[in-house]
Amino acid sequence: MYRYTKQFQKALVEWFNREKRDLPWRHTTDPYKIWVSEVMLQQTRVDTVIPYYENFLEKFPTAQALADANEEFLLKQWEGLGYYSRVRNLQAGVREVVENYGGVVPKTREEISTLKGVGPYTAGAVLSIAYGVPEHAVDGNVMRVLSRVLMIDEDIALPKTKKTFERAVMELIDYDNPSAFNQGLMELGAMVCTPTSPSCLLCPVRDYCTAFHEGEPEKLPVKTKKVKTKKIPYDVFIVEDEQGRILMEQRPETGLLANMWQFPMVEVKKDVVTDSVMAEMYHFELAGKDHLMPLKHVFSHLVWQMDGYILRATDVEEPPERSAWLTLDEVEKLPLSVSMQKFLAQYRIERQKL
DNA sequence: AATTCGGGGGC
DNA sequence: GCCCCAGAATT
Repeated sequence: MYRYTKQFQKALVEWFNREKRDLPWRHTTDPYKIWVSEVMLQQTRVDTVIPYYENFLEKFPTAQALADANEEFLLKQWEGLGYYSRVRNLQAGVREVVENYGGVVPKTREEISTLKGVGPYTAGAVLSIAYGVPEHAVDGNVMRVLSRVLMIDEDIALPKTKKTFERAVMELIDYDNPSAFNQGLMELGAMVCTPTSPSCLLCPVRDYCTAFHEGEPEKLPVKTKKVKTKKIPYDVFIVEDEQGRILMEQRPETGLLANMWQFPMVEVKKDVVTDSVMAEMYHFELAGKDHLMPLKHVFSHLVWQMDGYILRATDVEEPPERSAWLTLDEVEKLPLSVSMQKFLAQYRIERQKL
């Protein structure tokens, strides 16, 4: 049984109020803005999020503005941030709030959890930070901190383990300041109670940390699973027609990089001549070919091994669905994955040389 | 319960 | 290289 609940709360909250970083979303309690920040921060570091957050709220300052946004422009604002379904779900959730809740983000876990893209963590984070509702918000930081403070050695890779930590937070949470308590746990995990070499000597709750006294904090939390990544070879084609337009295609509406645009790419398999496949699939005659640098792109669960080419096309006919011949200026307005931005950058350099 | 979703930074 | 990051949706 944990005997230090009250001391822990006080030490954590006071430390947070004293030492917290000055972050953009800490200047507001607007539930819409907190919501945006929490979605961006899913699996994404604070330093990465900051410029995206500033830009996003500039473009979509209110829930109504986001609800009214068109998807291509919306995706463009998320370009480079990754996990693109987050922003589609965010817009869907915001639209629900505008249409069904009079524009007011719901204040109970039950209701807010029905919104698209709002899972157990985001629900608790928005409720506690925007509204001061005492609800758990368990992320990776919280599991690491509490696994050490309470010496919990369950495998955090298992879904059921998160429930253990959610129960723990509900027993520990400071009802007088749920916002500072939840944020304090996360801030502590980010700044002090780090995955490797935690700074225990600087920790405000060291006196109340079971692992510090009785164990080895750096050995917690226990996490088993590791991901296996498949490698897929692709040829990527920047195809120019005689007017200098470029062939682009939009990815499928579900799955990896859904609805993002790309230079057409063909999986490399035995006995497949990829540039012939291109000419046939996109209806043009092949009139020239140059090599670009190969590029490797690592996703969470797979690796694209890409070879880039510039093709010259003649006798161009109507392209298939979800593809188009576009000028360079038009291409720049499309949402592109990072690997495609890298190819675009290469292409510009090659083009300068000619 | 396991897999699918991006991309970057720290070590 | 590997690990992790203010996770959620889908299967």
